[in-house]
Order: sequence, then C-alpha cells, then structure tokens
Amino acid sequence: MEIPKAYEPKTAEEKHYRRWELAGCFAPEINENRDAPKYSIVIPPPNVTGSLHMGHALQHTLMDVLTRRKRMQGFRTLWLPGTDHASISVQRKVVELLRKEEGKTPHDIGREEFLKRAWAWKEKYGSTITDQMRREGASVDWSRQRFTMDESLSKAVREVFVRLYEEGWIYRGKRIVNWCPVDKTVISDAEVKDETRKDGKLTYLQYPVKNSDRKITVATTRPETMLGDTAVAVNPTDERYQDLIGKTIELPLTGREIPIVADEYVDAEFGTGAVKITPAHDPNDYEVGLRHNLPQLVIMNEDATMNENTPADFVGLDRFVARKLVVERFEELGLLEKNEDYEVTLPTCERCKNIIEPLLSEQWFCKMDEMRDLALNLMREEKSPQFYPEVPNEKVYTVWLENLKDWTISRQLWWGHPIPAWYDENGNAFVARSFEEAAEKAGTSDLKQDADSLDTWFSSALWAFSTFGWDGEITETEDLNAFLPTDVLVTGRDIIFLWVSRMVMTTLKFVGKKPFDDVLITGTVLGKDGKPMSKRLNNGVDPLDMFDKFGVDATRIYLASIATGADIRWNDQQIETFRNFANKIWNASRFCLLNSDGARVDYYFLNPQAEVAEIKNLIGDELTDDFDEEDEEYLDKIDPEFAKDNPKENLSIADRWIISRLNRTAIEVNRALDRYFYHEAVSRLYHFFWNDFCDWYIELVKDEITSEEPNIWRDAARSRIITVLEQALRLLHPFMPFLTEELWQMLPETGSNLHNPAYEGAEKTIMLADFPMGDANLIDERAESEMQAVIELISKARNIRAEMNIKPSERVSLLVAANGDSQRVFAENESQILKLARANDLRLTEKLEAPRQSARAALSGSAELAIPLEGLIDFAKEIERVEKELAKLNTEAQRLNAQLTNENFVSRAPQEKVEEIRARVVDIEQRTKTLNQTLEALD
RNA sequence: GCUCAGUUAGCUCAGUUGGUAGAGCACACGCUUCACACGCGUGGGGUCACUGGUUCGAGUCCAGUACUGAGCACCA
Repeated sequence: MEIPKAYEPKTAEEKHYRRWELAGCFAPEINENRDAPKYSIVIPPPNVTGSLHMGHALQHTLMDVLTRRKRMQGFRTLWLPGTDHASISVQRKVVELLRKEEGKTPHDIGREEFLKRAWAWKEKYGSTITDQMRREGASVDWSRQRFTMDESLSKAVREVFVRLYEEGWIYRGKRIVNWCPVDKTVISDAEVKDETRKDGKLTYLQYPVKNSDRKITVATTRPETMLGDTAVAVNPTDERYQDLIGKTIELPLTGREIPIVADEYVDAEFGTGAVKITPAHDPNDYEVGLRHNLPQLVIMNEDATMNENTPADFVGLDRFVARKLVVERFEELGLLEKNEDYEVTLPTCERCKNIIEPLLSEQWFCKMDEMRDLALNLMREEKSPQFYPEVPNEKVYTVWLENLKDWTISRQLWWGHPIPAWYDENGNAFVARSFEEAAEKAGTSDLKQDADSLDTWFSSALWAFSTFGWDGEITETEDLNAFLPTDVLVTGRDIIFLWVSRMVMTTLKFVGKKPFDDVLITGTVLGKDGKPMSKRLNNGVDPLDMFDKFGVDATRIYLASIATGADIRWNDQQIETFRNFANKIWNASRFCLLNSDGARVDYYFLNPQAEVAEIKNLIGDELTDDFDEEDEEYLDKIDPEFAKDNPKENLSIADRWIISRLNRTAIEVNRALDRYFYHEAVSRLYHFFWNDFCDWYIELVKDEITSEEPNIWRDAARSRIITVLEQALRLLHPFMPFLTEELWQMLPETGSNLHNPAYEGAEKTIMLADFPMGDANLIDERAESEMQAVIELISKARNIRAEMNIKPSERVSLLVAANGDSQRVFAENESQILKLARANDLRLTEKLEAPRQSARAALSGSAELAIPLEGLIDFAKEIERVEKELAKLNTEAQRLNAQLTNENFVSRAPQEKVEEIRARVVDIEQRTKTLNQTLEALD
C-alpha cells in the first residue's frame, strides 16, 4: 500500500462529501430502526447575501459535531439547512447593481420588475453559502432545505400576521420610529446599535422671548432639529423660569412662534433646565408634545435632507450640513451661547452603520404582551430553554423579555414578505390571507396592497416550525411531530433578542410547543488584534483560506477546541497545532497500515470477555455431546485451558493499559459533549491519541507488530493496535470527518458490519459506525498504575541520559531496586524498557547495589534507579542534578509538614485527606533519603 | 448610571462540587531512533490583577479596588 508521508487534506476533502450525500447519509431516513430516538437541529439560516465567515464555521462545526455523534449513536438524526431572504441586504445589493449596470433607481423600473431582479440575484448568488457548507463537511439534510420566502413559509407568515391582527396584537399607528436614511426604511429597536463618539458637540442656543428682552437658552446635540421645534419646556418647579411659563418664543430662523410649557419630564439639574421640544423627531419630545397638544412638524425627507417645512435656504440640505448652518446662523445673530465638546451616544443602523434619525412615521407594530408572557412562564416554570452557558445568557434573555416594547414590523422595502393588508379608497385597511379574502371583507375589489414588507425577523421568528411544513392551514406534519422541539439551537449572542426569543414566543403561541430544549450561545471569533472581525478594520480571517492552508478538519477541531461561549482571539499558531495533529493521526495510521498484514478490525480484540459471553450465550454454558463441529472453533474462547494459548485473550499490561485509556477517553468525550464541553472532548482526544497511543502504545508494541515472522501472536497484536486506532478514528470523526473517513476506508476489513445497528444496510462509511460510548468495566486501574510505573522508569532514565549528555548511541545499564510486585511489572516489560531507555540490560534487585560512579533517581513506590556511568559521569553535574531534585522535594515536604503540624488541619480536614498527606510525606522522605545517599556516594 | 463577564507561564487559552497550578505555541539543549522534522527525547518558566474576609486550607467562595470588554438605560 502506497501512503504519502504527509496528510493532504484536499485529497480526502474532495472525495467523500458527495458520496455521503448521494448515499443519503445525511437524511434521517437512513435510519432503519423504527424505535430510534430522534435528534434534531435547525440551522440558523444564513443570509443569502452572505458568504461563510468564521462565526458560521464555528457554529456549523459545533452543530455538525453534535449531529454526527448522535447519528453514529443510532439516533434518527436531522440537521435541517436553509437560508434567509435578508431583505435589507438583498435590496441594497440589487439597488447597487441596478445603479451600476443601468444607472436606474428601483422606482424607475417599478416594484414588479425590481422583484424579478431580486429573485434573479437570489438564484445566482444565494447558494454561495450553502456550497461553502458542503466544503465544511456539514452533514445537513439537503432534501429538506428551506428558504424563508418559499411558498409554504410565506403562507405561514401571512397566516401568523392575520391571526395576530385579528386578535388585536398587530396594529397600525403613528409613532416615533428608528429611521435609517441610507436604507430608507424603519428598523426595530433591536436592530439599532448605540455607538459612543467623543467628538460630539453640545450646542447652547438662545431663544428670544416675545415682547421681552429675555432669552432662554436650550442645549442640543442636534441643532438642525430646532427648525422643527414647537415648544420649549421647563420643569414646573424650576424657580428660574416660573415667570416664563406660558410666554411665547420667537423661534429664530423660522419666524414661527412657539410656547414655553411646563413639564415634569424636564430635569432642572441638567443643562440649562430648559429643553427644546421637537415632537416629530424625538421620542421624549413626542410624549411631551402629546401632553401639551403641540404640533408635530416633520422637517426631514426620507434621506435625511431638510424638507419644505424648513426655511428655503435649508431645503434639500443634508442633516449634517444643515446642522452646521444652524450654528453659523445663530452665531451671526449673536444667539449662540456656546458650543462645547460633548461625548454623545448615537443610535446607528446595525446593518449599514449609519446614524439613525428618530422620525414620526406611520408603521405596523406588534404588541408582544401575550407572547412575552408565554415565554417568561416557560422560563419560570420549566426553566426552558436551557442556555449554555447559562450565565449570563439566561438573565440577558429574561430581562429583555420583561422590558419588551412593541415591535416595529413594517419595512419600506420591496424585497421581503409583503404586508397582507389592503386599503380601500378611503384608506381603510383590510388584513387578509389573500387579495380575494380582503376584497370579500372590503366588499370591493378596488383595493391597493400595502406597499411595505415585513421585517425579515418576522419570518425568522417562525423558522422553528415553518421549516417543518406548518403553514397555518397545515398544522401537523410528520416532520413537525417527529422533530419539534429540536434538541438544541446553536447561535450567537447578538441574536438572542432578534431571533431566539421570538422563536420561543411564536412557537409557543402557534404550535403550543417549545421550539428547542437547549440554546448554545457561542462566543465571538475575534481578529488577531482582539477586536471583532470587520471589513473596516481589515482584521478578518476567511475560513476558506484556512481550509486551503490547514485543511477543513484542522480548522474544525480548532474551532471546537475553544471553550464554549468564550470569545477567542484568532491565532494561526493554534490552528497549526491541529494541522499537526491531523498529520500525526495520518502518520500513526500509516504506521499501523504498513504493518497490517494478517490484521483485522475486530472489537473483541479489545474486549475478549464480551466475545466469550456472547458465545456462551449462543451455545450455552455447558459443553454437551451435541457440541457440533461448527462450534469447535469457539472452544478455545470459552475453555480456560485453551484460552491460555489464544493470543486474543492474552493481553499484556500495555494492551490492558491502552484499552483502559481508550474507554476512559470515550466515556469522558461523551460526558463532555453531553454538556457541550467541546474543548474538553477535544483535549481528551488530543492527548489520548498523541500521548497515550502514539508516544507510548505504538512504541511499546512496535517490536511485536513489526516482527518479520508472521504468526498468530503478531497478527493478534496487529489486530489489536488497528482496532484501537479504528475506535479512535470513530471518536474523532465528528470533529474531523474527512481525515477519519479517508483512513477508515483503508483499514483492513472495515465494512457496514461496524455500523450502528440502525444502519446495517447502508454503504460502508465511518459516519455510520457505532460511536464508542466507553465501557466502565474495561477501565483497568491496576494496568494504568503499573504502566505508569513503567513510564516513570523510562522517563527517569531518559532524563538522566539527557542531563548527563549521554549520546543516543551509547547504551547503558539500568539497575533497579523494587519490591516483588514492581519487579514483576518491570520484568514483563523488559524489552520495551531497554529499547525506549536505550539500555542493554536491566537488573532488578530488592536493594540497590550500584557502583559509586552512577546517576540515580528515586521512583514512586520506594523504587530506585541507578545508571552506572563509569568514565562518563560528570560528578559536579550529577550533584547539581540531584540537588535540584532534592530542593523540589524539600519545598513540597515543608509545605506538607506545615499542614500536618497545624492542629486545626489534622482535626478538621477529612481523615482521608490527612492520610493522603501523611502518605505523601512518607514517600517524599523515602525519596529524600535515597537522594541523600546518592549525594554521599558522590562526595 | 445599572448589570454582567474577563484579568492564570513570553503569547493564546484550559482549570464546575475549595485540598499537590495545566495545555498548545514560543524558548533552551540533544537527536538522519526503520509512522511522522507538520517529528522524537529532555528541560527552564507562574506570590493565578490588587486589597481584605470566610475556611484547617482559596486560582476556585464573599466584599471592595483597578484595568479590559459586553449588554441595558440615559443621552436637552
């Protein structure tokens, strides 16, 4: 077999995905077990405008690891993919394309034509991200792929809108909203992001009082809005302004006269104690305006230029230009009191980052009270959904719900779900599932549909059940029954409000079920500079570049190695670690494969007792006369006399040790993944594979399996190592699907017989192999401690060699003093010890008898090691080495003794603990004694 | 302003019932050891931000301080 020396990720990556997909491995239908428990995840739908970024790669990896493991465990597993229509993003792309290619605006071509272009755009570019998901190895069921504007999902949107309207939760009203002048649409509170700027100004403007030489000073961060002022307010108790309440102000620049009103809202302590009131451009002013019956004067256009309600020389000016001009004019009039630096917090549009303009506007709103309570009750009564990590996410979620305000759901966009409302010529609204229904309600067909569309998050809110076929008319489907609630939602913390909470609310209301059990909130992958990746900072890392450079598997397992929920600063060196790990797996497998003649993958090599039990179960406990020929080959397996000569049942300490380590690892990996502790699972696998399997097990059995002589003992050893490897590959598969599949296919005698019973008929693939759960009965504490002693002996010998500068080619002798039991262990592993310590003989005695010219080391269990170094020993150096060791022991002894002489410790600490410390002190004393003798001998 | 999180080896980070401080990388020394130099062996390196408290015992629990970050509120 020709196997390249270095792992080439591309080769494996190109080979397997399509095969898996064609074989139907991703669909739940592959599972042949009728009674299999289900496991389901619905993907957070990426935007059709998006291309894969590190956040996706992270989330997809985490979802795929869970999905692949559960699938291997025999669950009926579904990971449902899909995409989101992303109305603002697509709209912006299409507008831009239109401008560039044809120099036209959307209004030039009209709504219908615009939507055609938008669909075309979606068809052309909308699958970028789903193609990239194939590259990631994401085992999603493409046959169930959804898009938020699919007919069935759109129908669900209309249905939900109509029902909420009919129940009075959705209404149309005039309110101050967040207006994005660049996207030219309203956005919801949740889509506004506050940004603090230090270069703001607080401008103090003087307003002359009519028929008086008094002026009243107001402060503002947005001077241009004074053009829309319809009052000045002061606190009713403010003595400074008592005589001015009820007077009139001649508003400069406008020629308008406005009243001075008294309102509790004004804080007398802040600024000048007088506030300009602009009801149409500020939410607080709006409220004040309502209380005092003030006019609502809108002074801006939808692109945030000044409108015809402003003086002629302002009309058409951008808001920021107008701002400067207002200040200039006030200065000219001598009415500018001051203009001081001020730190301001500006509302910005989450999507386009431009500054939001609060604006009076008529929109559709959704009152959340009822659905909010459903969600809060679910949390209170069932503590659901369960957040991971629970702190701080559960609180963030709950507090947000408690303070929830009405949701602005209309958008001035064409791309999206049209609002199912029609107006007659008098402007009466008819909300209906279709035009026909609306016409019936209105009693006329002379209706015009609402020009706006719905917030993209409105359809996303239904994603948990609309993806399973719920459309309002159809409310039960096989998938809905089978897969809802899903097991876990994996997503980022930025959309807990925008999405997670809303799915909980709508699913409870419309399906009467919770959408998911768990919510796993991932951290943010930051750039190398520790800041969130962004185009502006140019600190982004493209996952596809990482795939090319380090391989998909290395990238995946690196992403999984990040502690759950923690932010991570991107670092190429970390991913390189896992690229090297992939190569290590490749080469260890290569070694096993190069020595695999006569070997086969057979789990019973790792658990012969299970085979014996199975055979006994098969043929009965007693060997009766009707024992037929066919059974004879089993004889050696159940008869202790024969078993002696059966290599399958004669396990060395090293064999029992690696089997124990393997099972311990499997148990820990499963335990960790059950708690979404991916990083712990990765760490366990990494160290099991690299340290236990490669550094020790391969080295310990190397001679045996590379022996030239083919015989049953060698073949058994080969089968054992290759079976351990195969188990390790299964454990690694959810993290590194391509590498493990590539290698697994090369192993001798792998087939669908290794599959989980649920997939017996399927084409052979590791992704359907039974996931090892680990068997606690195969954890062998004794083998582990015995092997630990062997490892310690070898390590100490190597340490002496390195510190004494003994050439690798120089063979040494090992003199070891140990008790009977330890001697047996060392003797059993003599050849391995000699090889790995580069020694040519090992002498085991009760008491150490070593020449003066020896280097020595104390081992655990009162054992001692000496290496005679006649002519080689550097006494000064050896003294130094031993003293260093003694110093270490001394520090520890002091600390432990301090504890033991502390009466409080001895009397109050658990007896167990005290005994443990005592035992350690004894051990340290023993070692110290040994080393002191060594020093004496050296003097 | 309120709330929360973080502060552990040069770097990036683990450390869940309080009981000998860990990993990877980097660093030093030595290796053509027949799977792997994307490697092998050995080693050095930390008063776990600071102050106080609880405890026989604190990286771990409590209070406070400093710095970093996030969310919410305010923002005339």
